Amino acid sequence: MSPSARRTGRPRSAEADRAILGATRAALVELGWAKLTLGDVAARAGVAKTTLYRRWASKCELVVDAVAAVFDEHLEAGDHGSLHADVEAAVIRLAALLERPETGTALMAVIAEAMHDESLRCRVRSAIVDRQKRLVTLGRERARLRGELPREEDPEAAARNADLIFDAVAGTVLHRLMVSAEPVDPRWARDFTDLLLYGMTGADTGGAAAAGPVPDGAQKPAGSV
Amino acid sequence: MSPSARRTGRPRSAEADRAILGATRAALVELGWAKLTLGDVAARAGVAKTTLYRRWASKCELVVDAVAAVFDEHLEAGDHGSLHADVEAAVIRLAALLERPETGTALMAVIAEAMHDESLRCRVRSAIVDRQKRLVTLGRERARLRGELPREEDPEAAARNADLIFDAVAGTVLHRLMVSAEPVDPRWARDFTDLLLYGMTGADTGGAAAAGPVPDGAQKPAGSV
DNA sequence: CCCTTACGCTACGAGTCGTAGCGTAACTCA
DNA sequence: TGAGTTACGCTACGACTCGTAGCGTAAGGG
Repeated sequence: MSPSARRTGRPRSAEADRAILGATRAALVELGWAKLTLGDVAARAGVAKTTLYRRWASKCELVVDAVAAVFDEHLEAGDHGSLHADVEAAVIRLAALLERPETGTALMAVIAEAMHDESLRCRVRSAIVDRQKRLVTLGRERARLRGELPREEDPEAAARNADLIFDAVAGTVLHRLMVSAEPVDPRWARDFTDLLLYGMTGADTGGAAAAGPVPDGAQKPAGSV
Repeated sequence: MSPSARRTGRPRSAEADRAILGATRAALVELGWAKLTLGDVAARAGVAKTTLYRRWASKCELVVDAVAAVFDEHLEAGDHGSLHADVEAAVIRLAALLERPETGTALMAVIAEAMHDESLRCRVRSAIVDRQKRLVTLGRERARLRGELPREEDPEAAARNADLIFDAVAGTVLHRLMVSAEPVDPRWARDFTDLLLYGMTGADTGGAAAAGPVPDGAQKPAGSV
């Protein structure tokens, strides 16, 4: 499996990879998950169906990689100066990502499938979930430096908290878009951010809560990973 | 379409309906969504495949009805004495429902499919989503009577808020179970409830936050901290 | 130049889909 | 009781997708 193990022989065409993943996205947009067939993807990509099967064992794995590529292109955690602004921006960006016809729908279907397939679950985790969790941890560290969040004593509790926040943000946005089938407009993003920061009891106080408790933050210049 | 329009002729067998929905659940448990075929369901139910197609146009609609039946059996909003206890109980009950092998996975797949099918989306909405939203509204009304939540002046804003809470609760639990693929244990349920009620800024302080802006929260022992 | 691996192409059995046709069963109304 | 209507079980069918095998060819390395 190491790269050195494949020194000899004809190398795999990197261009074919790009063509296949691109064709997968296009097919997802046009046909959706259910009607997407590997034969169709192969035809769009201009490669033989057998080539596709040599690289991906199943439709699920192919789609995971295609979706993960989209996530990689559009996910980042910029510093917006305050925890509130960071969360709000993350909500809006995640929503924009999931509103694309090739991502949200396919992701749901793949995750549903992954419940019956351990290896697929690992692939989803490493390709998509873990990378997003890193962004949550990053944002929380920034907020801690700004003094918006208390220090975390117990590292295990900190990890639990980060996971919880991640599930809350990603899950709520996903549910809003997929299940409730309603858009994430700026007002909703603000309301949800308020809920997340100040809770049900505090969020009802309206816009007053948005006047955040941070006088001057933004020490960190958006360090990319 | 009115029930009186079907006065004449042989009536549809209600027992067949029950057998089919039951067989669908069983097939979902054994095979999962992807490998579930209508032919298999018909065989399990002891009915002809054609009978199945006469009642449900597609696999999706059948599964929606089967899942909705499970939800109807297990969803209720009992009064637990406080907003905190109500939310926590709802989280745990919803999690128990989604952890069943025949519900969560299938629901995800159907919702993914519904993005491309307007009529299916309506069916999901009326059969599952709207009924759950009613429970949220109910719980919030009770909390308002207890004085745990302020009065809602604007009814439109109140509806927005209820929708937001619903997306937050259902979405986060769904994401925890399906995407993160980790269990909803009592501790997580309590942590999440704290987050929902008091926000990120308050929840992080640990148990101290519970003695916050609410008469007295955190009745539930369950704490291993 | 030989070896190794990837690619394109064709063809195939297996399985599912959704429908049509037929005879029969159940229920209503005159 | 008999006619009309609708549902059911059964069989069979064409169309489609799946995933694989076999073959000859292309592209790199020792």
